[in-house]
Amino acid sequence: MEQLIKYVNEVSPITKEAEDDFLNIFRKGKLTRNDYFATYGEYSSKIAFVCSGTLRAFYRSKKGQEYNKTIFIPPCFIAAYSSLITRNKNQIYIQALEDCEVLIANYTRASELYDKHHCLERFSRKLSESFFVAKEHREIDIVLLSATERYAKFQKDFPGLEQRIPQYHIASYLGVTPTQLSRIRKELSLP
Amino acid sequence: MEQLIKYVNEVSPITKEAEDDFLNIFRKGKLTRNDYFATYGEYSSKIAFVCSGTLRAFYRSKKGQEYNKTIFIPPCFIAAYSSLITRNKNQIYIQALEDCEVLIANYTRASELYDKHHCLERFSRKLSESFFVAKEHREIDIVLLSATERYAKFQKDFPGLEQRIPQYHIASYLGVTPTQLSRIRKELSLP
DNA sequence: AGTTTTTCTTTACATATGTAAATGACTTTT
DNA sequence: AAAAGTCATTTACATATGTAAAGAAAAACT
Repeated sequence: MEQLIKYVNEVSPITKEAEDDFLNIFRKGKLTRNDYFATYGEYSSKIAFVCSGTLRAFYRSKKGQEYNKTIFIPPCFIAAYSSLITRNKNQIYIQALEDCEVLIANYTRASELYDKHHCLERFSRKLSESFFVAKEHREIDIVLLSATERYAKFQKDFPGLEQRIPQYHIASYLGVTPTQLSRIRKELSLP
Repeated sequence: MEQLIKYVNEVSPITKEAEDDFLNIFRKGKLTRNDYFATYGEYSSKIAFVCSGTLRAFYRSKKGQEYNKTIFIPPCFIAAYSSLITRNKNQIYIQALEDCEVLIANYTRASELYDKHHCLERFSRKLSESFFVAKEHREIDIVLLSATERYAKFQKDFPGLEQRIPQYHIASYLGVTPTQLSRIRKELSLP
């Protein structure tokens, strides 16, 4: 719980009263590797704070092909955010890549606290803004960098993770096939 | 100005007092076709509400290649948002594709109003969330749709615009070369 | 109207990446 | 230890898309 409070206050400071109310809606939970936190087609209602472990968010095409759009490492929040905001059915999957310790809360209960504590609304705004910035960075990377450069950036952004998850998940995150990632790796190891 | 107030209230209702303070920081402005609202390397400080006209936001690679990441049509806000949020140098360009009527405000002055009017902070949160959702949709489209499908979606999302801006801007928005867009158009016109 | 500039299309070629299938290396399970 | 399963690499081939350049068409300008 301290990890959560620390994270929140680093995004945007909140009062002690807000801390108490906010912490109170979270419950400890665990996710085992391959467990889903969110799946396609459901109406999402919860958010979670990741204390340990790794997860991925991905889409699946009609033909069943998966595309890893985000990799989550702690400390961070996870949620089927678009679905929570729009109240539409969820389009994405969120799945644990390793066992995770999380703190889970109901999204509606969290957002109800915004009325009571302006500082929490501000925190939420800043968090949302940071999500936007992260997405924009990722967008720039996908468009402006080659697959090889994205691979290098993945290694930098997620140190050590490469050895803990299958390579096809990394390939999918980079937007290439495992075959292509294998070619890239070969290329890098040669000279 | 009514257009702006209508837009804001549709995102998240604000009080009359907030309306007055908010409107007060905006000034009418014009952009002529090809004018830049934001350019790479500067520290951004302003936001604008677009009343009429069209704009594009784009990146430029080291080799000078451009990639249109967003097309703006009214009513909407434009800003080098990531730069405003992070206070880092701006990475993107925003340029008018057609003459535009805009309402311009200083970002800092706008955000200072959040302290005074909680409803404006909420509006800002919801706006930020909607940007996030839009970005996610775009991301899904880029990854899951073919260039041909994205072209169809462009025509649907921006009716009539195709006839008013050069095709290479559309190609860039779709993530393909003008050559490839030309091939796609030919393909579509054949059967 | 004629000239210049801009834009779109087409061609030929190069290249990156995908697909599918086979192989080999590791793990895990029994 | 053997068997089964998972994963990474490799091969051969197909394909989409990029690059560069030329030509055609359209628009803008004088």
